[in-house]
Amino acid sequence: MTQRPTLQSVAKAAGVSPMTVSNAFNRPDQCSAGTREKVLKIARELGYAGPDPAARSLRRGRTDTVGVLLTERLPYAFTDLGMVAFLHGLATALADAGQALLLLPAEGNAEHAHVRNALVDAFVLASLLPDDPAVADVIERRLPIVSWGEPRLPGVPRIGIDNARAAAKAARHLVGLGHRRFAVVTFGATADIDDEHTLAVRGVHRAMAERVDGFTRELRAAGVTDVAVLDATKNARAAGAQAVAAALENPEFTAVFAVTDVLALGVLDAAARAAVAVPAQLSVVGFDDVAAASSSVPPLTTVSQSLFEQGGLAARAVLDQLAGREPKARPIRSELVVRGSTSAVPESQARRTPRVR
Amino acid sequence: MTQRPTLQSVAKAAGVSPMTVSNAFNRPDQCSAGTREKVLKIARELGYAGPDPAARSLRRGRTDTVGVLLTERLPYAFTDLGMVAFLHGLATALADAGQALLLLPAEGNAEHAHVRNALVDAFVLASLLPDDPAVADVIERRLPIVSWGEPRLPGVPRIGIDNARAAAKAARHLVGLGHRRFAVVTFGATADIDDEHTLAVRGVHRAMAERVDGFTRELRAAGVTDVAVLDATKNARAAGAQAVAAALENPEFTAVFAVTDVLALGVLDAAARAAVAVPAQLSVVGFDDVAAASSSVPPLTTVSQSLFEQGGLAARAVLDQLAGREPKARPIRSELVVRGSTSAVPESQARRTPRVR
DNA sequence: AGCGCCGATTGTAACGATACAGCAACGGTC
DNA sequence: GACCGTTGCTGTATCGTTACAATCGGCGCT
Repeated sequence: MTQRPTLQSVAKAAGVSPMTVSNAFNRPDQCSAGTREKVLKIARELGYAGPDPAARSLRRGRTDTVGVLLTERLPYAFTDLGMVAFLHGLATALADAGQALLLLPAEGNAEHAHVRNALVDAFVLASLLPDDPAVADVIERRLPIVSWGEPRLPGVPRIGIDNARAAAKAARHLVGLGHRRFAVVTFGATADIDDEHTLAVRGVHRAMAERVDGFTRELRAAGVTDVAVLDATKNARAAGAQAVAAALENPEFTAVFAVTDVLALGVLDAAARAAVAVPAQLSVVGFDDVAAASSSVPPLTTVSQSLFEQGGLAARAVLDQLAGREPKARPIRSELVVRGSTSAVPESQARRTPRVR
Repeated sequence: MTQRPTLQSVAKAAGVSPMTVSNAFNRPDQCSAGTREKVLKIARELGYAGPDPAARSLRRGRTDTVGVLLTERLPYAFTDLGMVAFLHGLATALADAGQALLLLPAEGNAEHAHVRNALVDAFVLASLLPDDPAVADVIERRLPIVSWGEPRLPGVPRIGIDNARAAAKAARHLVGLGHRRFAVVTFGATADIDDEHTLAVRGVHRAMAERVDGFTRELRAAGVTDVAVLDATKNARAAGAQAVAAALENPEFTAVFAVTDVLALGVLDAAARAAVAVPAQLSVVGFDDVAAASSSVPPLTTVSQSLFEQGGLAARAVLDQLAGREPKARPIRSELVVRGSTSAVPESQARRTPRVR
């Protein structure tokens, strides 16, 4: 078996210096077309695979790669449509800047080494637990960091919306439609630590709590206190359906706010099953505005937080830091997108619950 | 500004050899607890971030990372639920083996360098065009390769189902239910090359053509030739709806086979809009069995090809090659999952189209 | 002819770790 | 007490590039 040829060996075979070979591969303009072609031809003949990226990275001191640390177990990340949208935006913006994206599981099983060995120039933390050991590992690497949602670390730019304020918009919308009796569907609120899935959930828990808070606070400001909180076991469509199924038998509310589109879609499923018409009998509002929200039946009214755009912003914050620029904090808009799952409170219901003055 | 400390400098400060520092970080068992702690303490004091991954990779000759090359423009990859499911399986299996996953756009804009510089030990090609220039770049790297779906390269293990045979199962199912007049919804069949999106599409085109072929061939074997082929502009829910919308005004068929779940969901949307009851008036079959297929209304009957599992198989094929083992080809099952979107042909329709004998 | 300049090319010294072989000290065994 | 296997540590060579400064022709200008 022959040794894998190196840049040196190509140089020798071509009768030029190693630098010329390097130039031929990396800087066509620094090199006459003639020698360049000659070098490339010899390289091909020797079966040279091109400059070794590891050696190049060592020498240049950078990898042109950004690592993104995903919640605990990778599975969860891909199951979550919101996360996928964020990654989509992140990957796109990074690709345009010539950076590749390395997916890192925030382990939970391996020997703790993934973050330590990651060939990256910077990290993006995507909805992690503040006390996840992987976060400590990342900090130890002393590379630029950007955090999305959680955790909030001093000196680390964070991309994320004001969950409470955004949820309040949903409340205003529903109150404006005349609703006075509500249910909120959240998840992970009552979760235990010993469940494996729960660990992944805890990282996003804070955001969910903020949404519930913002929603109920706004209701209270409008004089409404009739809010039932339903806790789903996890952020999944079926779990959302399950959470409201019982309550839909004999609904004590005319509107539901789900802290996640995925949950809201589950609520739609449950309503369909229970023959509760949406929005005629029940209004439903979600949160995130994932792609599936616009094609559900009926299309979901939801709080849009432009996850794709947030991925792009995270990318820019990373690139700013890599370029030595101060990452400038741009506010992230969130807005209510009114579609077909909400309407004015039904007449019969309105009579049963007189307006507050 | 101080220089970033190196392993050497830590060794000097601790009064030990560099190897001892290396051992302290990487091989706790090769090192007495005492010295280990001393070394780590000094490292912390100096602000040492741990062994440099680039240097380590150069020396060890591996990166513990697998690169996955995605269709043309990254955006498409994340929009495609099937692709996400595959990546999910791939990432999970690789993570369990201690490998990270590097996402590489098969560019289309950048200066051609992404693949060349990728810090990886192997590549996975995910539904690429056989003539994508990036494929040539990958081959040039002379690293282990696994291909998913397309392209088919000599000597490269390929993960993928037999699309024609799988689609035939859908045909058999529908014929068995008494259907005799069909529509097939596909995409990209008539696409032009000058559209940017189309380029991405062409890579999966072959698979789609195989599905259409397998479906119609099976029908013909059953003596059925009444098949309308509808071409969607792209693999998206809305496009699927649009493709059948006109035909649903006055349907000439009782069953629709969509080459993709995403398209099939669009067909469901269109049917709902046109007040065509599924499955009472129209049966719909999809392909892929993405997560959304089981929670649609009605739940979609579809050809399941366990994309998640295929990701795992791709990972195993990669790991086999990295370990010097011959990757063993395992057959990938595809099976029809009958859910709620198909039923026997409606009586009125059955009369209109007498059975072939 | 002499001068300065520019683009192409070269030589050498890192970049920061780990593999490998070797060595000293230490107990336990006969 | 000689022998031997472990354990814990050390020295050095090397992984394959690229940065940097220096060099070398050739060519247009004066």
